[in-house]
Amino acid sequence: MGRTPLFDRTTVVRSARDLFWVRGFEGTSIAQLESATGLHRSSLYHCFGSKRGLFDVALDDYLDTVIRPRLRVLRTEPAGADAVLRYLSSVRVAIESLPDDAARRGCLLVGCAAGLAGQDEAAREFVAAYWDEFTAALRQALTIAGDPRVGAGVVDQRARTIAAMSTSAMLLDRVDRVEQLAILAAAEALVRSWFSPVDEPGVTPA
Amino acid sequence: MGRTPLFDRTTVVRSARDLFWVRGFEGTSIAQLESATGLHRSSLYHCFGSKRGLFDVALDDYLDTVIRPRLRVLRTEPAGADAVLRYLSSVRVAIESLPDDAARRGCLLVGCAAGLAGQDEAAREFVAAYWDEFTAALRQALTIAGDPRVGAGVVDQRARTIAAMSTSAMLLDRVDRVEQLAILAAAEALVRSWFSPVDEPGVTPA
DNA sequence: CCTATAGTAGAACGATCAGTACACAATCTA
DNA sequence: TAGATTGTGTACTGATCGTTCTACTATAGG
Repeated sequence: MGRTPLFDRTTVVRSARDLFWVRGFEGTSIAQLESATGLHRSSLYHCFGSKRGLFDVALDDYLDTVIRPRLRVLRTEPAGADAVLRYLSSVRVAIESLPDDAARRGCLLVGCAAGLAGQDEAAREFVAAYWDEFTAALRQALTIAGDPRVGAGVVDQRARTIAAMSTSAMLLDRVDRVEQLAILAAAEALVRSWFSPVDEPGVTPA
Repeated sequence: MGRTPLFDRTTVVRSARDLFWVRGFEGTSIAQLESATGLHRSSLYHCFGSKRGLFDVALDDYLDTVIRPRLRVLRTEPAGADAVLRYLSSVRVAIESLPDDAARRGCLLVGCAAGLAGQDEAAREFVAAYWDEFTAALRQALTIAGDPRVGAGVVDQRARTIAAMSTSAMLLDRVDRVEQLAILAAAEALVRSWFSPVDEPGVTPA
């Protein structure tokens, strides 16, 4: 019962998410959200309660539609170099295919960590939970069953290394795309070195 | 000629810098800057022109008094594992010795990259210039003279890897100090593996 | 049709934002 | 000491912030 919404909730959340993505939580105003979503503030508050409420929904959507689909290859592929390399190159290709004048949006979660997380416990927990999810997926992909030289401790370190490189690449998306791509390439080279012990660690096959 | 200032400029800049460090540029208000520095806005505007002008001075101070002293070991030590390891452990020790309730301030430059840099060309250039300085120092320390297997390309990749891990650790300072320290430890292990080829890459000597 | 429910519109809320105008105080040079 | 110069204090600007209130509109169930 009640009046039928004139908008599609998913579309609205996605527009808001894209705005937060570019400008950050604090840098986004209700007025900007109104024009991005096409909804008046009354409707926004009616639906999401507050700016923060909308941000939380946008964060969930970001995780579900932007991040997790990309992480899937880490879990579905047979574990090993290929899974991690396909993950890294999918990110790299996505960046490379952005037009040069594309907004420097980086990663919504990185922005959240560098911004809100400083003062907001809930934001902190959200980012920490994602970090856990990310490194867990990497650990799974990086595990080499049956190789006694590569134990759980080594896998942990490697997963953190790749996660850290990925994250910094996302941060640099806002600063210098060339360096960003170089970091992703370095991560790919590092993964290759782990899985082809003949090569010097860190060396890319020419 | 003219009236003598009642304040010490260095102290004022440093107070402002610490505030920006914790709350970010956009998250810091003039009112907060007034109470942190003890100066009225009239004096702040008289001295620094604008909030942004004060921020720029604070950024310079941050680079000169916080970052560069820490980077010096990369240049003054004889190049090699020791230089990089001493850099990484100095960061780690600094983090470890923070009280648990210390403000989660992370790194002012990371905050600048995740915030201002998205919309502001000058901020972008500032961060990019620092990234260059940082990776150059790492390249110098990571160069192994006389080892033909470790050419310039390999050194580049390794420098970017350590820089990226350092940066992500700084980002995670605002989220999860345990993970932050684990990343730094992983970076140290990685450096050790590069300089003691007997070990499996990434393995810490027990 | 009636009424309860829910979505929409617009105006307004007080608070805060960055920045400024101006009078006053202190210190310099001449 | 006179006057130029520079720092300080107070009050205020218009704009914008997130949020709320009220009136209005449309739909659903009975």
